[in-house]
Amino acid sequence: MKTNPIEIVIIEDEEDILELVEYHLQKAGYETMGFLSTQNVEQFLEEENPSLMIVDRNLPECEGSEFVAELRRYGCNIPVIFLTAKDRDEDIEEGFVRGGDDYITKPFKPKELVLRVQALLRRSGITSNEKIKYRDLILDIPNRTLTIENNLVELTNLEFKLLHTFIKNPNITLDRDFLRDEIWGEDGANFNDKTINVTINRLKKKIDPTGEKEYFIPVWGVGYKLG
Amino acid sequence: MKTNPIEIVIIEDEEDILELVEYHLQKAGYETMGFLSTQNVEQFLEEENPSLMIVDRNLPECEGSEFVAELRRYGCNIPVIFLTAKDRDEDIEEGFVRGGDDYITKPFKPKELVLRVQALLRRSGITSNEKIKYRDLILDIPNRTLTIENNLVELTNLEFKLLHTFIKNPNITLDRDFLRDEIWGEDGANFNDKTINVTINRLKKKIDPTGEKEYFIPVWGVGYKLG
DNA sequence: ATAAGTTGATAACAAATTGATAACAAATAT
DNA sequence: ATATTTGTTATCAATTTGTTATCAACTTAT
Repeated sequence: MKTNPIEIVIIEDEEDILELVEYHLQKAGYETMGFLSTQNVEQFLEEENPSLMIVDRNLPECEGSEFVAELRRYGCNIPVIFLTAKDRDEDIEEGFVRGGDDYITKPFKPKELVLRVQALLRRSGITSNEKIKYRDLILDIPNRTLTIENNLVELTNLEFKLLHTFIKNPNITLDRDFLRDEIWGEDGANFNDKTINVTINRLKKKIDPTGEKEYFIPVWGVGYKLG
Repeated sequence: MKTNPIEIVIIEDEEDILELVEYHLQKAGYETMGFLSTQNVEQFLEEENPSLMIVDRNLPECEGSEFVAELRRYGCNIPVIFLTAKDRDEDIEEGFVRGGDDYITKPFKPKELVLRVQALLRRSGITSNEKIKYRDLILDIPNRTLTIENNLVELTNLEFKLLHTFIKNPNITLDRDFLRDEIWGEDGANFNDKTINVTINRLKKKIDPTGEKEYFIPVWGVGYKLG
């Protein structure tokens, strides 16, 4: 089973530094997503829900701390570390006031950056990414939402549980007994076989109305597999 | 505005510095408790439950970071900021590895210390002297008031707790079990499911009488989410 | 290859579950 | 004691889930 690494966004307009930061964070086991400006970041946050952001302040178009302040205003609570050359007392104050959780001045020690990232993640109660992806499906567990190509797809509780089970076991055939135990519980005294078919079908229709993507592959006489 | 202040423990063997730190934190509205060594601190933690600790490392008898590591081993999760002259890379690493949340080296700027204290408290969910905003809701924690577009909205105690819980977890589906534990307490032997519905509904009506803003989104069979 | 039997897909319907809301009762605070 | 807050219950509405019937697809035996 593939584990979902923690994803960190870095906004930094100097490419050398961006690469340096990404290198060290990746070495520490994190997944990174770099941006050279604040452009497109907002959209990315909505889609991916990363766990932490490292933000430079001297950015083209939009100043980094103002960007963060704006996010905070809209209820975005992602942990933020400023990584910037702005090292005057007033700058640092501004960074914290505008919603930063930590403030590192350049030049910086990569190791300390990683340590501070770890400490902040720990304190924020983030242990692993809360999103599970499979092909173009993004399942957000705490949100209980499914996103397909930027579209929110409403799922019922049963459908969510079912899809979750399949995405946790991709490419593995789940037989009907397993599904019954896992989704419906062990009390299957009188359990209609066709219930599974119907539920899978309803789910199929919701996530792939045209049926062209063939997420669920029936395995005759056994069950289904997510392919 | 009477609110029980946040209490901060400072462990620092140089009396001058201890006084300086206490002075600035008190000026920022915190209650402080200073110690010249780690002695008696453990007992104090159990009795008083302070919100944060500022710890020097070069202390008589017991080294500061070892003391924190020991606390962590026993499950103590209090936010810790190290404030120390030990500024080598290995020292800083040790500080974080042993459970510190932040690391400030001497000489330090008092203002930055206060900012870092505030940031860490905020991230730790200790909000007592903060305002939390979400969309057009402004929740004033110490005053226990809610303002919507400059209008004061009266909330009962229960409603305030409920809204506070949701605003702390925006966009996250809070299930009924969680809400019951969080708001009503663990003694849910006989707890009427519908109590949550009714309370949410009363809150909805107060903060959005016309229902057009759709703050609370029901998640079928699970709970609610603030959206 | 074809027929019979089995299994899956699908639609329509029925049942069960869950949420909203109002009215009332109990508890708590002032 | 009175007002306010909070919990309970009943009713209704919405949604979800299960059942059944019918048809299509697949497997296997002849």
